[in-house]
Amino acid sequence: MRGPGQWQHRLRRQGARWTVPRRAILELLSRTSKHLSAKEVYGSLHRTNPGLGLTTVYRTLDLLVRMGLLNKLSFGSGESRYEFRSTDEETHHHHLICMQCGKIIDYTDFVDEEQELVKKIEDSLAKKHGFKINDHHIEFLGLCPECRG
Amino acid sequence: MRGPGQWQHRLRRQGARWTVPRRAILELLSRTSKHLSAKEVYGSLHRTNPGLGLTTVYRTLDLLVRMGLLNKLSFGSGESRYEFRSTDEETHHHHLICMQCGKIIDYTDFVDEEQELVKKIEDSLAKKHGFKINDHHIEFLGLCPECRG
DNA sequence: ATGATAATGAAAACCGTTATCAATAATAAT
DNA sequence: ATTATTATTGATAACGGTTTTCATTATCAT
Repeated sequence: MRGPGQWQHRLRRQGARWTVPRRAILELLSRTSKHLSAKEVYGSLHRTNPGLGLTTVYRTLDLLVRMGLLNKLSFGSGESRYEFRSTDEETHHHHLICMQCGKIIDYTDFVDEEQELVKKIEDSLAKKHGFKINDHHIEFLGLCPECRG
Repeated sequence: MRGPGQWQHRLRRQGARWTVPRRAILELLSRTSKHLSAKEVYGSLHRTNPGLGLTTVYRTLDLLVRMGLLNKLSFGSGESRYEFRSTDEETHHHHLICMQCGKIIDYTDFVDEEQELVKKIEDSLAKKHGFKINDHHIEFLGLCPECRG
């Protein structure tokens, strides 16, 4: 059910216009399971949208994150990466990252136990430090089969 | 027992020299519980070490991370931050971060249960994806009391 | 002490990202 | 439909954190 119609409504509801670059970027990211950088998004869309500028890609990615349609990921490599943000709970996942080549794998192992523990920690931290906690990230770092040599 | 002597040995063992900037940076970071950026390290040491250059700070931080004496942290704010890496298990912790002002709080809540779950996930991921897993990060994101308003 | 060479500091280069601004396109009003 | 309003766009320049370059200096083995 997710698709252009839904996205358009979401944008309009928040006072943003439904434009060609926004649609193109959403369609690209919703179709791939990869975690793309701004440059990669720009590169991927350059064929089909020759006029598109890199500045617009940055602005659009930023907007779509604020609108809740994308997640922005920053592993320590300098550049930010973006992934489509699905609405259903089913897709809750975290990341396994190769420290050498930067490969990213989405995983969902033990999500139920994770949610349970996360809930406990969140409550504890919220009470102890007065935070309103909105999200959490978990990442495992290691060497992928190719990079272990 | 941790201290200059230990650090010096560690560096020498890996073929690095024991220099004034390296000692100064290690002492600074081992004495603070803060997570400092390169610029902040530079700023903190400028009084006592007027000759120290920012380039050296960057290089030294990088070296000490490779030597296993510091942890490099990258939350999404563009700059990297560094924390002293203690040897004992006691200090295993993760981070609670304010999305608005960037405040960082080290927490150790439910570490035992976390370690247990982490172990299970690591084994599962290692087997499934052929990774050699070395580390993991967990972070909770939210708004601190000041920023919730 | 001395020589070999790793480490340093200043400046310039680099790279991802953001600000500027005139031109354009999307929406609201007519 | 047409026009007016205003958000969005794209090119360029600017920005901030980090890295590279290279001549000088400091550390360490001899």
